[in-house]
Amino acid sequence: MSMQLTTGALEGIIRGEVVDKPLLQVISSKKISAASSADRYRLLLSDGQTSYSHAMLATQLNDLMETGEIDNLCVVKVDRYLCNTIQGDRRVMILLEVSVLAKGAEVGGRIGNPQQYKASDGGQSAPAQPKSAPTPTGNLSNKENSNQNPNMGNTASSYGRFSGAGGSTPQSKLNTGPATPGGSTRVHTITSLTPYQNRWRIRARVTQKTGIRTWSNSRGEGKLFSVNLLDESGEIRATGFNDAVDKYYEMMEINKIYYISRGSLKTANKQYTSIQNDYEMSFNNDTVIEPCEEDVELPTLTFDFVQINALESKQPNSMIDIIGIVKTANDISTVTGRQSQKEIKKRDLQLVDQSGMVVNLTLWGNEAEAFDGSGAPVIACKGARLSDYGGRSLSVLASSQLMINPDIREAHILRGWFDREGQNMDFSAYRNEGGSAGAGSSANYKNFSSVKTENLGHGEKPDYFSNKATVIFMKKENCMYKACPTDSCNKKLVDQGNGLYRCEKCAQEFPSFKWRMILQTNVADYADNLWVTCFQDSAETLLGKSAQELGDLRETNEVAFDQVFQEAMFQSYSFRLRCKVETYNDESRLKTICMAATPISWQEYGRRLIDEINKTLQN
DNA sequence: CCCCCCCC
Repeated sequence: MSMQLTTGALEGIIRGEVVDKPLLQVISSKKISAASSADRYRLLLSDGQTSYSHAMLATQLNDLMETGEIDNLCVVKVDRYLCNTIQGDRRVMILLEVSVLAKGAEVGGRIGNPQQYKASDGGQSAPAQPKSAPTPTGNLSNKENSNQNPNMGNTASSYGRFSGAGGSTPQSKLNTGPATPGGSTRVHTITSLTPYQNRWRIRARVTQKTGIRTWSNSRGEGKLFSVNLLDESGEIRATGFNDAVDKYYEMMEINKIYYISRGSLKTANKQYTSIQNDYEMSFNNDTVIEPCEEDVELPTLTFDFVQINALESKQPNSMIDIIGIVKTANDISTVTGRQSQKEIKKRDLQLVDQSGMVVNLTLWGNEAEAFDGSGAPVIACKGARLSDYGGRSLSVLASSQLMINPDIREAHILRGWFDREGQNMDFSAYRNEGGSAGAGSSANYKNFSSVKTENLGHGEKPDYFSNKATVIFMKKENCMYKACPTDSCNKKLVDQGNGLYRCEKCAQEFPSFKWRMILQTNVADYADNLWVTCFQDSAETLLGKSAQELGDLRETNEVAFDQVFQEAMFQSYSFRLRCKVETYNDESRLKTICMAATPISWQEYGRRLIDEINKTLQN
């Protein structure tokens, strides 16, 4: 049988070029057995000119080896592949989708006279150059014949599920597209981009695009938008500032494919993205972006999903990809932004997956309003923000990509699992603080020494944390005051000396008052101690008396009053604390407010210690 | 050059 291979394909692939569905011969294969994971098959491939042994079959295609579909000397069409760099500079080709066009017996021998691949000097040498444009094979009759040949009925068409090409004919021309003015015509992969090289051109799909946003800060002001770009090698985030917004915002559309050259690359700040790339791109004045008019196949979106039970091991405030079933959806509610003072709509969803855990995911604004949780839909979100609130919880940001019932493999698996068994399962939730089982409380435990080492309270916003701690001192002096009796006002009253008290805030005089507390308390854990301010509720908890009772005692029985403080000493609680540096008269100091002091749940505390021990053992 | 994304 006469078969023609895609001459030069292997050199191109190894160099990182995109070679569309090359026809290659499998000269031989080797099974690599591993005790801890699936077997893998290593292939010696040939394009008729070059042979290359650093090629692996993706494990999901192992059955092609095990059924003998791929055998020595067979010819395959590689519908999808990856080429990764490992251990410095070695390039490994991984075959992801393969159609067998002819079995080894039908081919009968090696095609051409392939020479073992040797790394050339960067592809600039004379003999390497012509090879960078593989010659078309155009041998279409083989495929048609093979489909009609009864002996080959189990070939290309049978493995159509591995191929995105459907019935298309094998096209083997290297698809370079239009040339960049003054640039190279070859297409680079996104993963090959670095800041250290500037002559490149990628062909990528826009998988996400933000709106135009403006900023204004001490460094200046401007506008920007971002896109996520994806090719078969990987993804990268790209941002256009100011002029680039005017130039490119309209033309770049989600799901469309573009040639892009001459962007600037810089190190990505992983804190702000779940995109798997060490770099990110910005469009500058030289950047050239052109729509790709050809019909090329590129993946549409990639996720790096984290199972719900694995969120615990992820860094709070990082960005992650999540997929789950919406087990329940809360009603929409409105909250007021702390600094913006704007009203914001939000909706909390409870997501579950096969890990048996549930986690809260918050939608905001329009997404919250539009969301319909009926029928327990699947939600996939790329780039959700992980928080340690309530143990672990998630928030959908403007930069996140939210998909409801996406047509992806993981979603179908989840759907099947949930409909079959998941809907009847009990799910464990991330843990709230100290025994209060309600949904509103939070964990993130820290000891008092980390208040200093982590510089808590030095940020724009206060830091909240929890700790089990013991009261070691309380300042009795000035621990309570006579406050305005009005329900909504706690302002300190001015004693008029005539039995009346004046509230400056309410601009009113009252014959009565209520006792309010501000109790400076020193609390200690195994690591350090900390002064915290306890207001009414937590002070009453620590002292075991109401402010009213205490006020009465102070006026009538000073010994009994002192006794209350004696008894409050060395008691332990679960504290919820809020740290913020405050500045008075040019003097800055850390102020810690007790949000709540609650009895310790020893069960909860024990579990937390076990977790910490386990984490310590893992390190 | 953004990186805010809110609340408990």
